[in-house]
Amino acid sequence: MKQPQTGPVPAPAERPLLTVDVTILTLRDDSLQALLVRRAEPPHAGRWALPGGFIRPDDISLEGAARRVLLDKAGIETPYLEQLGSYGDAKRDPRGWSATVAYVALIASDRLEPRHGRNADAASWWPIVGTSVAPTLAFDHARILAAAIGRVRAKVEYTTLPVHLLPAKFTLPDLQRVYEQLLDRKLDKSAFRKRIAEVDFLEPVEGERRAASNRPAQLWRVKPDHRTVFFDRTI
Amino acid sequence: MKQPQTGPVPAPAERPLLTVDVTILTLRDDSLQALLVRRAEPPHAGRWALPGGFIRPDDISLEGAARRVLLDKAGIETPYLEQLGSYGDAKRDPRGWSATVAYVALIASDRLEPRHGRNADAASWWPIVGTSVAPTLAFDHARILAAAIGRVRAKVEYTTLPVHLLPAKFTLPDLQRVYEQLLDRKLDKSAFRKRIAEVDFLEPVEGERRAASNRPAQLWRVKPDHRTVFFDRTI
DNA sequence: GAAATAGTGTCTATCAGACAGTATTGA
DNA sequence: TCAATACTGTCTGATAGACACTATTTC
Repeated sequence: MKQPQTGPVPAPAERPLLTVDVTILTLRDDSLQALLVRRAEPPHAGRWALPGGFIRPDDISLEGAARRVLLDKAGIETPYLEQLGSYGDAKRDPRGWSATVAYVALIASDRLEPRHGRNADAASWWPIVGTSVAPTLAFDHARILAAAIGRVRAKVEYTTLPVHLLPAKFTLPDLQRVYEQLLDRKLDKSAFRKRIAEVDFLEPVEGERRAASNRPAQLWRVKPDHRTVFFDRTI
Repeated sequence: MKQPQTGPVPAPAERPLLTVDVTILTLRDDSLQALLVRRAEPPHAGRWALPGGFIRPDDISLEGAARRVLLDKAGIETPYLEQLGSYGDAKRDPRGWSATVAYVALIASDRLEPRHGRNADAASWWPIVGTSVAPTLAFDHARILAAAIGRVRAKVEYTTLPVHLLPAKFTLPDLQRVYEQLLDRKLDKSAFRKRIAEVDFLEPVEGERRAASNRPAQLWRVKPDHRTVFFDRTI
């Protein structure tokens, strides 16, 4: 990491540690789950933690570092990735002044690779209960995870964000079920469809339907240029 | 900065630079304005920039560092302070891999000290036009400033955030005027008051009124335990 | 009383949700 | 034809905003 020193900077030894940590969420077995990795080395060796790592000189950006972590630890590419916030103070890491930039990633359960990246054995999915997870997490990761879950739940109320938890093609009943799971309440079918229709971000996949012993549902996909859309009102 | 080294960390020379930058906004002369400082040293010497600085070993946290910057550069304490997000990549600072944690602060114009901190001569207020400011800013600060303004404008639509731009005691017409300035549209008085009343975050200051040649308005202040409240609907 | 702004009441068009009805498939 | 679920139309209670009205002060 060349530093031309065209101005005064803190001495290297006085620079804080900088990491990225990613909360990776998916829907499996009808529940929201987070991917955690078991730490192999101190500090907090043996504890479960959010996938993360130090910023390296060859990272191109913070988001690039988050994508690298996502690929290394979970074998996942190009999902929904959003910056959550940064957490830093003098005490959160025994190795010194440390800050982490936290990200939230959402992926569809059909895009989970059979292997979870290089350290497959040390990574596994944990169901979210309330705003936390069964094991005690390393560092301040419980706080970060809670913030990530809060952010996602809040956005479900007024955005199209849950489409990122579904496969590329899905039916409107599928989508409504995801909203209902995340919000933990029933939605009226008619009102739900009015909301989805008015923001106009889906397009039908013609000629394809889903098999069952009843009227099949239309399949839809998000329009090519889609970015998360905000509803006028809460959903 | 002691580092007990209880685990592997990047070599000091490979650690990125870490700063905080604060977008400080107020309402002066009926317009939204941002406090900028002129850089004395390279890189970008002579350019205007957001007040900011490196994380120092004696900072207690990221937010603590932001408050230190606020005090040093603007002589301001305990305003509304919110983390905006982090920006970091290999190229944004010629001195090396650099990341900054950006904050947004709001203050009432009556709380602006006559002196703007230690470097009073080098700091001044600039009116916001659209999502930017007249001078070319240092680093990627124009992008950060635009994000800060976007965040504040968005929150005005559905939160009580604008109270932080008013003195401790204010009238409802005062508050409505702030909303109208920030949203750049007229609001209906009756509907506005219904919204304010239903979230119930203000209390009347009895016996005090404002002098004018007409019916005086009731003075209000935010309730002691107030945190920014979200409206059910957009305002 | 006039002027000016603070504050409140009422009316109505709109609309979100409840609910019932129709559509389409397999068995 | 029945069962099951997809999908749509209609009705109604709630309400946001338009607007008019009353209140309170100085001159």
